[in-house]
Amino acid sequence: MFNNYPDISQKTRERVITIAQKMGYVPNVAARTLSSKSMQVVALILSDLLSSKENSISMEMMSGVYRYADDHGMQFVLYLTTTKQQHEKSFDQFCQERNITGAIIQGLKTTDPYFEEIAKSSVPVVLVDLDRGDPSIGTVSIDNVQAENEATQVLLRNGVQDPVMINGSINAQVSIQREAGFKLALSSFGRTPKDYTVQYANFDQEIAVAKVQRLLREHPSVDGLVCASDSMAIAILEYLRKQKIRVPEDIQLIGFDDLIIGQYMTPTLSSVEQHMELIGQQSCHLLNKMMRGMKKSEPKRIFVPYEIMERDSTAISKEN
Amino acid sequence: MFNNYPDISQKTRERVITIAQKMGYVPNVAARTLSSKSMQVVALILSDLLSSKENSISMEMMSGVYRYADDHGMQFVLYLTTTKQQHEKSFDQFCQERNITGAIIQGLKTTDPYFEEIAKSSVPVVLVDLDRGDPSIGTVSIDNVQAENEATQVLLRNGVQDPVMINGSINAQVSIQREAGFKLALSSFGRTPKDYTVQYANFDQEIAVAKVQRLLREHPSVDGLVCASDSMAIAILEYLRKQKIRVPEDIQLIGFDDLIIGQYMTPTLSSVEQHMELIGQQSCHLLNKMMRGMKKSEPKRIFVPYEIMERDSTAISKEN
DNA sequence: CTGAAAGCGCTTACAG
DNA sequence: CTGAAAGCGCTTACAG
Repeated sequence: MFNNYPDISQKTRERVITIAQKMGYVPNVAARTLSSKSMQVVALILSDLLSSKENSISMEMMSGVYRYADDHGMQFVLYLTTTKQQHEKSFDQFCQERNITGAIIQGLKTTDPYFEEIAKSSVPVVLVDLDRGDPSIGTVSIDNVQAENEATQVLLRNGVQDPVMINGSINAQVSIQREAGFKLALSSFGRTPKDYTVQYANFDQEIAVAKVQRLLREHPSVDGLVCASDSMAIAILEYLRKQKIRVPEDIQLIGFDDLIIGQYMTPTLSSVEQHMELIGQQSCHLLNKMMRGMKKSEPKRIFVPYEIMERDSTAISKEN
Repeated sequence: MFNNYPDISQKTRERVITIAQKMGYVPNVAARTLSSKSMQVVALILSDLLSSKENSISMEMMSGVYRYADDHGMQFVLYLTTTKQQHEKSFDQFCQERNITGAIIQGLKTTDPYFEEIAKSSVPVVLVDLDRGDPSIGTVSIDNVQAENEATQVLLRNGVQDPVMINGSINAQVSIQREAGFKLALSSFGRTPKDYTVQYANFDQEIAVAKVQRLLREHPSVDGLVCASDSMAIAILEYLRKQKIRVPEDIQLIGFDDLIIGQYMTPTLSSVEQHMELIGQQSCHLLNKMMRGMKKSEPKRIFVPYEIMERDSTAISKEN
């Protein structure tokens, strides 16, 4: 009745609608999704959000998804999940009980149950920051390889001789990608990695500082640090300052994510900016297309632009 | 059937349950909420979130609500709303179409349509950071008056002679409360506010800096700033550094919110810490009690603890 | 162009 | 203790 049937007299329609409005009628969502099998419900699923500290990142992404969904008449719902909950209930069950017809998932790990389950599911899925290499799954992220490559090149162009990467976890896909980019940059400058050239700190501030402490003691030649996250870079910057090690004169430093904090540090922190809101928006756009049935040939792998932010922590050239 | 009826034989129950599990049965939420009028759906409604920059604050609060709801078998849903959307659909309509049986609302302004509508609604509401003074509405926040009172006293005890408050907006309730606390502190130290003693900067960094710039030019005696938000305080701290005005030697500075950034500034920023996750948790706890029918006598106004964080920006005593 | 019926997947009395 | 019916508020064919 309300759902735009073409064969209704204008008068009747208008009369009903005005009266309905006057009485404050609103259709009930539960009833509607129950009866109508055509309703599209898009879920943004944040995995293990609660344990993470980088809240603002997810929030920006959420804004992007929400805005797009709202503008395109898609019903949008947010869910939080954890690895534990994923073990209790399968992805399909999760979607089934909530009438989810499409999902954007962020924060998923390759070891999470959903990682395998989404491949077999009939629910279209867009993964953020994680590439399953599956043509049926959408993937949205920046090009982490290229981004870290460029970030590293900033240091190398500035004359850094012995750069070290403070990476996240060897199990995290973004870490693997960023490490690949880092090594690509080294090789394009004809450098060979040493045995200490990549350090894993699991995105943890304390571990990162400890690694750097030891690194500088054992290898005083190190004069550049490429960090896989701003969070680690910030802690390291603090540590270096306390140690009276000058940045960028003694050591150049670049992070990843471009948290606002970086711009308030002394010196200001160079970084790689990800536009999370755009990532959210693009994810929803891709999902929308997938739900409407994309052509097989259309790419489901989307790279969102990033930006290298050069600031004071890399503002020096060692050679002239 | 599944809903714990007492009069079912153990065997039958177990048999059915195991088979159901084996087949991966999950009850559909839409159908359940439709048929069962007893289901409790708690909504966390964030108003005008998208326009705000302080994302991480809401995210922490969300964690608190989510955890509590999850632990207490309440179904939790997140919604975002804006002033504009509130004009299009009333609070009751919003709740009705989503079967919302209880709501926690954050970010609401006194001028928003919902502000009046919640009073007449039959849906129990908990307001975060906003006191409607209505005994039927729950309210959860820190004691802003007392918190700013204490924050101001930090400066006064340190010997600040001419403190100025950089406040938010005269329309924001928290601003009014914090201003009251600020003035309380002055009076308890026998000080009388001057005409320039309170400046409104609408929580905007640029306005805040402009106000401070003019203030210091016209009133060089000012030696202390009490900021209603860390966001403004951080911008001011940056400005002062560029002007070579020493903090805390020339001017002492304290913020509000205790954003992580403050701890990375030079000097580190004193502030008032709000435990947003606890606020979220307490909100959900209060709402839960309200939905189960509280006694009239029980207080619906909850003050959550806060903490004064004294750091380098107030680390000096001018008199001995 | 309009009205009345069937059905979405559950829960809740109600009769056996 | 168990089964069958009614109803939650909608949408969707289907007959008029």
